[in-house]
Amino acid sequence: MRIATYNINGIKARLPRLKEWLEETRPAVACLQEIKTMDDGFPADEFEAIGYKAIWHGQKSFNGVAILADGQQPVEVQRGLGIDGPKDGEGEQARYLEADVNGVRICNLYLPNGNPHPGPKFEYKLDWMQKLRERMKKLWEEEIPAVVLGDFNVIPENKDVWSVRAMASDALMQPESRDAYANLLADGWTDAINTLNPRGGVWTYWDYQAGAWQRDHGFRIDHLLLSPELADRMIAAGVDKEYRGREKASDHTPVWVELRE
DNA sequence: ATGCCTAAGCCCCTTAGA
Repeated sequence: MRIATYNINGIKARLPRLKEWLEETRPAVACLQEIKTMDDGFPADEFEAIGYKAIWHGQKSFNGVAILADGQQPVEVQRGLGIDGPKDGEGEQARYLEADVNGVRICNLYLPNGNPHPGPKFEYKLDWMQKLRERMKKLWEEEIPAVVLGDFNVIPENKDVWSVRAMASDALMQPESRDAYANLLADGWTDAINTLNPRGGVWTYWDYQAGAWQRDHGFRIDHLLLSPELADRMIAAGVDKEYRGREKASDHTPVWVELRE
């Protein structure tokens, strides 16, 4: 079964591209981030028409996550991690959605970017990562076969970015962000792409600006973390890179892992 | 040091992204 993650940067603007990708690659599960719509604006009918059932957690203008499954209804387990936004009284942002599909726990996340660094948004990112770690420890204790996937907004190591120098001051690769990510792996989770590409050089994001795509100025921030049972079932993992070069593309590409049945 | 692009809201500029 193929499980994929895709930060689509606006579901309304991306709908034709998204449906094309679903029909061409037919993942069993597709986790979306940055749907950028309120719940009632989610085009569930469009996905039903091509055989996908969905659950979603929307928000006005920003953020928003969804889980799509081929031919079956994802069974929702939890939405949110119980953490307020960076501004007082703002409430929780739509960044986390967890569901069961086919005996696999799917934990879809859109981690805060954290820029500018330092500042309250960066602190919010670190707090969020701590909450995530606690959730993942709980899944671990319960021995649930799980994949925690999405846009982590963390460049794990220098081999995961085209230019260390250009990105040095960015929240995506501050030592605190990297340590928090490394802690998740130290807890026993397997980074699917990194495990199969230990030398690095795999990107999942290319900025819209300054010809980043044409120059291959990218980095890796979209990740799939596997619990031990699922890591044992991993057959392959990859990036659907060509979708970044199509018309009206997202600035991210889809990333996926293939698991033995 | 800044803009480079893109999306969405509300309405043609502002906010946010990474």
